[in-house]
Amino acid sequence: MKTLKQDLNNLIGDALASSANMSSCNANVITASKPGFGDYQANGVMAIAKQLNVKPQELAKLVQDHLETREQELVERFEIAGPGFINIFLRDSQLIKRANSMLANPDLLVPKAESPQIIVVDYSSPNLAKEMHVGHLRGTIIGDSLVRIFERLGHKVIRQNHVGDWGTQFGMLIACMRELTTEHDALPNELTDLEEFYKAAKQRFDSDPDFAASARSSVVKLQSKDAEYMAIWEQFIEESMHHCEAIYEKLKVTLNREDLDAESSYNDDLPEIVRLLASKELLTKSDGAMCVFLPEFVGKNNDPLPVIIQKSDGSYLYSTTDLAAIKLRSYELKADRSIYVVDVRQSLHFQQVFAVAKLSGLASSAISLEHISYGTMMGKDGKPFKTRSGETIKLIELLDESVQRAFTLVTDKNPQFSESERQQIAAKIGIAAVKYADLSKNRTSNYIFDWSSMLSFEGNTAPYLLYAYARIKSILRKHQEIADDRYLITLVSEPEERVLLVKNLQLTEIIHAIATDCYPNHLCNYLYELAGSFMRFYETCPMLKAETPLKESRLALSRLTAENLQQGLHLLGIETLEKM
RNA sequence: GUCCCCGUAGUUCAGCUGGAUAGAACAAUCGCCUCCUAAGCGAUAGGUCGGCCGUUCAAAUCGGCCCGGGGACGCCA
Repeated sequence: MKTLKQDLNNLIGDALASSANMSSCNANVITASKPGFGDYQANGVMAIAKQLNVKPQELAKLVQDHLETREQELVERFEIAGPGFINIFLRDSQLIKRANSMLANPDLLVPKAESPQIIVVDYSSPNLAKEMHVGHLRGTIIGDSLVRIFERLGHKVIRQNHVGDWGTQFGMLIACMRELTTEHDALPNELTDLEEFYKAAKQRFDSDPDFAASARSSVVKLQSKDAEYMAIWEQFIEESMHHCEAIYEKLKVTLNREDLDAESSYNDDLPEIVRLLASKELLTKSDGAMCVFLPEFVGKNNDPLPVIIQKSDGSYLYSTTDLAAIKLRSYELKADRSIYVVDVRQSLHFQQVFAVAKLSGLASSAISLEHISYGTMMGKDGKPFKTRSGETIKLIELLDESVQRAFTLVTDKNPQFSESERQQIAAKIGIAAVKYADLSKNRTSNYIFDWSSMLSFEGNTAPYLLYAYARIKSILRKHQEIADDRYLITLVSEPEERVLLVKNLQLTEIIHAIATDCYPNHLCNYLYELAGSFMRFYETCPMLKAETPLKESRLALSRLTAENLQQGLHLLGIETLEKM
């Protein structure tokens, strides 16, 4: 089943093409900008009239005549307005028919894509040397929402958690670990706070020359795969992964061990990458380092800007690892798209790596490499985010705080619920609020970190959507005898009822758009409008007191809305609640 | 110096393949619980869409210049 927008674009596009004597036309159908303008509007007539140098209203009239002779059930009437808009009023019976088919088969809320693809999504990718902080939230949840959306559309998704588990900083940490583990076999207590552990190691590295030497030699030992050092490194990585997994569990992020794509796993492939680039005569030695120079990239003073593939000391950098990963994703995973959900500050890096990959053939000709960037988290002063003492806030602290505040609120609103029930509700609401606060913003803009807006439970927030859902479920419980799926939508009497009906048919339009340009905030916006439409319907269209056919129809519409909210929220990675 | 992003209501943000009178939320003021969960609904107020010029029937949206903020730019990731 096509979306309303697709059907209308086809219908009006054909009529426009016939009227204009062209082979095909873009009718440019969008949802109507105001209720008075119908359900949808076609804006394409004016552009075509311009090309043909005819009066737009006259062309619109031709199109309208054409449409009116055409056999179709979807549209009640077309109206020409303004400089040449065609306003489209849909037929209630057709809206009801579509909604009922969705009620019968909820999968139709979002039909599968026509041609399934293999899509690699690289996201979250924390540095295992440290603990995850609030800055890791965006990439993790935006990536997770995209992954859910691609899968919902029937694509094969390969998650890749490209964790940072290799490099010089691990030498420092292992030197610290070694000192501690020689004394007792068990994992040192100091590791329970990774952040403190890192800071202590860094501090010693900077102040104690003997320790710094030991750290450097640890790096060498690691690179030569010394058994003792590798064992300690693995122990550290394991411990750090537990920290991440605890957060993924709280966030209900769908990443697990199988999705790991650790940097270290490419170590053995890197010499081969260098050889391959050399064989294509792309490498130049510059100040002792092996570099690829591309003419389109220039740096300071208009100097040519290198992509450094191998450092002067022979070791590799993240560009090299990323190239190795592109090779894997191209030729072994055979991906159609490889998506990197990564901070915008790495955009130059990705431009360079993608360019080198394409030029060298490390990327297949079939793969689409896409940096899905997101903005930086800022403090209230508009500067990159830090606490007053200059530190970052741990992600786990934000999540725990949110759940705690939610618990206080639930207890306040519904003291009659049992304590364990209130805790379960608070856990879901607290996490949902934090995720939604972030997902609902356009990913490309920088955003201000602010406890109160992150932890808000009113207005355009996750609790609003969850509340709408819980209200519907409560109604359905109260009207159980007629709320089962035998009953369908049969009539629309009030405007609020019709708005809600049309809204319910549009989830698929949003999801398809997001699959292309990866802006999950559009789904948040849609769901907020859907929930708002329901709230207004709820105020004006009582079900308890309604006569039987209307009552059944309204309950069915409510049931569809609940299904829609649940599916939509699930695609954002937010779980619904039966009551709150 | 070069390149990238951003500047919309008091605040936080939508809207940007050009489309009709620029939308929410929060904060403010005022209404609505004898009625399916008031985490809600309604109303009022709040704007030279940073500035100027241009393209167009039509510009918050496209182009140019300027101002202001952020970021990236050789051996960290």
